[in-house]
Amino acid sequence: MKFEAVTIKDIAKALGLSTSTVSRALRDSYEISAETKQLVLECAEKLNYKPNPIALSLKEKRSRSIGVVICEIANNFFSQIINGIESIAYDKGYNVIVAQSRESYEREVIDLQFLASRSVDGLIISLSTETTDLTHIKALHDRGMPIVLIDRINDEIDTHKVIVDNYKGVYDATEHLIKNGFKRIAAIAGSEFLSITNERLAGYHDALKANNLSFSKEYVQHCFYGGMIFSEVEEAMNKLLTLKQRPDALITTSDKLTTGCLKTMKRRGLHVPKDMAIIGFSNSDIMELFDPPLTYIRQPAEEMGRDATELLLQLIESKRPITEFEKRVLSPQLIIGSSSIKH
Amino acid sequence: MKFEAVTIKDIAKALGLSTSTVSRALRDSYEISAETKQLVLECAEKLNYKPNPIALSLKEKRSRSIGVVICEIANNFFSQIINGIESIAYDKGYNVIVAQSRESYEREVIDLQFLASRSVDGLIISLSTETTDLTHIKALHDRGMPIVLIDRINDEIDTHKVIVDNYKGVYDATEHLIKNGFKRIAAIAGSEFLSITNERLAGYHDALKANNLSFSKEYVQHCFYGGMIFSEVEEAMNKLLTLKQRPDALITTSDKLTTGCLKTMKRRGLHVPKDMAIIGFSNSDIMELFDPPLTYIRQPAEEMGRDATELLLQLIESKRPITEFEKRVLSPQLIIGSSSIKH
DNA sequence: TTTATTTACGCAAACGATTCCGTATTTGCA
DNA sequence: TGCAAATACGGAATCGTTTGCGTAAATAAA
Repeated sequence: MKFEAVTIKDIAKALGLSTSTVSRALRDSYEISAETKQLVLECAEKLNYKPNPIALSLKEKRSRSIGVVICEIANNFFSQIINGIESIAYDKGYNVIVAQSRESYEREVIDLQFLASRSVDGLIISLSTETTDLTHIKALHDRGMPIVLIDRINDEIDTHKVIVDNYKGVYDATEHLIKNGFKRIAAIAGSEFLSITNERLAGYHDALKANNLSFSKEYVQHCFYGGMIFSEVEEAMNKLLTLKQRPDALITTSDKLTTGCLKTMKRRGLHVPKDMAIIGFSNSDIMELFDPPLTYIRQPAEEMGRDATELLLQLIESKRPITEFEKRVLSPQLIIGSSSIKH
Repeated sequence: MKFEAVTIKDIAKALGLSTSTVSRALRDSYEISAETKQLVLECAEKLNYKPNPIALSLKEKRSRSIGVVICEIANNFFSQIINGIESIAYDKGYNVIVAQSRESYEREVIDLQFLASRSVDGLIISLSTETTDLTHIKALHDRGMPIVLIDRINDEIDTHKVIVDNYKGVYDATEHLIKNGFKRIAAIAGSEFLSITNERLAGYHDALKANNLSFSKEYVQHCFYGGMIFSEVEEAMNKLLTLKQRPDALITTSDKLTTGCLKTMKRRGLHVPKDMAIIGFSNSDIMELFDPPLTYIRQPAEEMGRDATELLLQLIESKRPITEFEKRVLSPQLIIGSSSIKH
């Protein structure tokens, strides 16, 4: 059911040459006469010859493809990352193979195994929320697989990393709320196992401290699946809303948490920011259409994807093993709406 | 810089067998004795042998990967489609390679060439808005490449297709507006070359007609790049808003057009639905948070992706050439907000 | 006991391309 | 004219795996 591709043999046969001559002619080797080259090139053109990349991969032990493992494709932040990855990969002649872990550790392990066995030349990984054991990634890394970690990283793995300044992002957001007169600021965050969660909460914590506001443990709620499960968000909101000292402002640390919290507010007839101000992470570009327009923290996702890919290709195409690794930290952006301004 | 993988030769050498015996033992051939099989299996396990998929591809002339060409990854509708594609592909042991055309014909041609030369086993394609000449796709199809068209299809290519009932989606939306008392209903649509545009406008047209409303050509604006370029949308809105008989309602036929129009309204201080009611296509799940909550047409994108992948794998794995093709038409959903209800 | 059949394995070709050698012919130089 | 060197090409191995074919040894049938 598959079509027969033209091979180097067909050209050789047509011209009464050997395959080695044809191969060399196509690669413009000095050993081949100008006339023969001309002939071969013309014939290749005529027969519409396309080199078989699989045969090349087998020979060169590289596939010119990179694997991407993220938790979810249908998510603004990650789809923008993939967009960035694809743009660089396209320019450099690499294919992008995407796999999603769906926040499952087990699935992440399988995805990675699958991609590695498919001989991708390198991997860009954003850890699943369930991942605490990293031996599967270490094993690959130790065997020499080029890996770049993006967004959800882990210090146990010594390789290039691309993140945003999560600490600063949330620090600034918290301070923005404080400056606008909010005093009881709560936070709904993702899993405590995630690097980003801790960096973000540290920013929250330090901003409170720097402004002489006390930190209250009950003001911080965790949603293990980061908003993928709506009931988790509702529950977290419930806890905050039923506190004797109800918070007057809220910071949410992911796209899904942000929209989840807003939905909960709306469905309960609560008003933002009157009943509770909100600043959330989001990579949607329609926050200005919200009621009220949202103040949000935006990550340069596309740039992150591009950076990660550039670093990965550096690793892949390096002649000598690389031992010095870079952690690239990009700046998030605080976009001011009215959800964080006192009514 | 790449790690050495264990091959069948290593096993053969370790056990003093030939590679053919090892290969056959691993594939559980009847020609191999039980003891030898046992030995080989154990040795393979011990050495952590993983078959080289590239060598297999070369031999079997199949790569167990499918290519996806869409215009834009960072778009709810398409990322949801990819999500659906990935879920089925994952189950069936296929890799998904994504490429984006960015609405460029030229880029689509290159993407397709690239993927085909990378010997994907099949393709899922959504046409770019610039694509009017289909010879590049026909050429692939004629040479036996399994192809499934999704969303933006074209009748010139005889293969499986997956779409939503665009006609009905817009017909119902238009009728909904009419029933709610709107009489001057405009439409902002994508490129006239796109199948979806014409199907949708036909629904619009017929609904007007069925309800004895006259169709006015100036009430229909086209944005060639479907909202990718914001100025295009603004211009279309401008034309509508400066008509002597300004429309009292608007239908937008894509995600980006919908949000683009809403942004334009908001930035001009116009109120939805007071100044103009709006129903738009969208695959975002946060429309209820809009001001006002949007009435929108949602497409079952994930299901479309899944269906397309199932059909494609059917084509790929079929023994005999398939000549009977299916056009699968899924139902869009009209989700009622308040942007379409008279104030 | 002889012949036929099965069992269990090895050899080598094949997939498509590259590349290390080897070599016949031509060219250059003395 | 004679010999070395350059030129231009072919043969065959290689990448990792599968598979058609051949065959020695063991077993079964005559």
